[in-house]
Amino acid sequence: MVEAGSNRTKERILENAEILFAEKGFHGVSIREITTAAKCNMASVHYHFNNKLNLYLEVFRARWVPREKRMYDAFLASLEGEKEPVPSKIVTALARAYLIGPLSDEEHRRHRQLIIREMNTPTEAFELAANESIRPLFETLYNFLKPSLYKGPEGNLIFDIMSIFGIVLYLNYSRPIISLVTGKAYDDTFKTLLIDQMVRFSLNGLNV
Amino acid sequence: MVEAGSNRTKERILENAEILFAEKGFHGVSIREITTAAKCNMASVHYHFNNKLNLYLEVFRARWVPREKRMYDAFLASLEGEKEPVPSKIVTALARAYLIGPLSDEEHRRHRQLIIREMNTPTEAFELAANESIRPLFETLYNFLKPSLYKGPEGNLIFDIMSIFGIVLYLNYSRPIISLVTGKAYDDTFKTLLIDQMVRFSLNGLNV
DNA sequence: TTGACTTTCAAACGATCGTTTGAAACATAT
DNA sequence: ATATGTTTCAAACGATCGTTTGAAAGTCAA
Repeated sequence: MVEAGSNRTKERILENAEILFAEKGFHGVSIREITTAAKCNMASVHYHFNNKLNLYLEVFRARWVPREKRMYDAFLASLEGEKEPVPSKIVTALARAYLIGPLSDEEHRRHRQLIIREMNTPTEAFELAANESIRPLFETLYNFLKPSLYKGPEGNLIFDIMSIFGIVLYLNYSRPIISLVTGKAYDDTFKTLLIDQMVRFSLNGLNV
Repeated sequence: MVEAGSNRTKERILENAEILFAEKGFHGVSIREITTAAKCNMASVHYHFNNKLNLYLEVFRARWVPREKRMYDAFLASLEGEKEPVPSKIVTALARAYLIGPLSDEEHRRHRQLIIREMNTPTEAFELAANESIRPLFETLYNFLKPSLYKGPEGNLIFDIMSIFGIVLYLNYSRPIISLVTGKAYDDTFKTLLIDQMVRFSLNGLNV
């Protein structure tokens, strides 16, 4: 097996496939478009990934899941190994990791667009992302928040977490709407403000 | 102009186009698929709608916007013409109108899938929906909530409303995730529970 | 019933789709 | 240098895409 040149082509295909799939969706992108962007032959896709669908799934396996893990790790890292951090620290860590986090703006956009497509109309890729990333994050959050919030009615916490997920997801992906109603650009100072607001709202929502 | 038979075909095309566009997206559906479902000839699409893109836009003009208005009206109606309803009544009315509301489950799913695609990667259809529906709803909410919440720091309210939007949207469209993490079906009793939770969380978030 | 107009239809158009083929180019071990 | 296996390539495949065409069917006023 010759790794050097091959892997560079394989990586270029993956990179450009992700960019284009995120922007236009599975059916909105052709293999010709991907291989043109990746500066390689069309047949290379089938040599390295068998077919278009498997290339799409591989984008999630080899790119989406690891990137989600980077954000998850950033979230854990900012909790500095505390066993029972207070809710405000948990929510702040979550907001920072997933609204700013270790990703560039461009990475963030791709990441978000890919998973929102899958949440809207799930395919095999959603099961993959759910099992590898979403469920573990949810369970981590649940276990972190449970000690502080066990007093509430049974089952409330799971909804609270879902609501926080909703806010994070929404604030994160609805940039068009945010620009629409606020008339402001989605820049760094705006994101910082957004995180403050999100934390304030969520902590009030958690009623701590 | 002969209206009778023509309009029935035109309506059948619109109906099936909406179903299929919602489920598979613009590029995921072919005109052949739509006209087969609508039991008419392929050329009828071009006779009534000129081309595929305009059919897609017409789905938003003739179907999405009026349906959104039905929910908006249901929201206003449940406020019973009050000039200054309390926030709990506003949020409850909002949740009921947009999580249960006048729409069937199937209508709700289509409605939500169409707009989420547009929010994720906006086209001309998003501008249409934003100008006709989203912005007016946002402004109505803003004007209703302002009298009760004017005390807070300037600008907070707009973020609070966006957060509530986020929760409603998320709880509404993320049924796959909800089923995933709760293991429960998305039935009527579950929706009622969801509304209670959403109202509780949002009101706490608004800090009233 | 005739005539003008609207609507639907089967058939075909060129373009583009995902995929396959077989040979050329490349890398590595002996 | 040669043999062996890997990777890339141009070219073509059949299938399906959105759109167009021109005629048939349908509708209604005069």
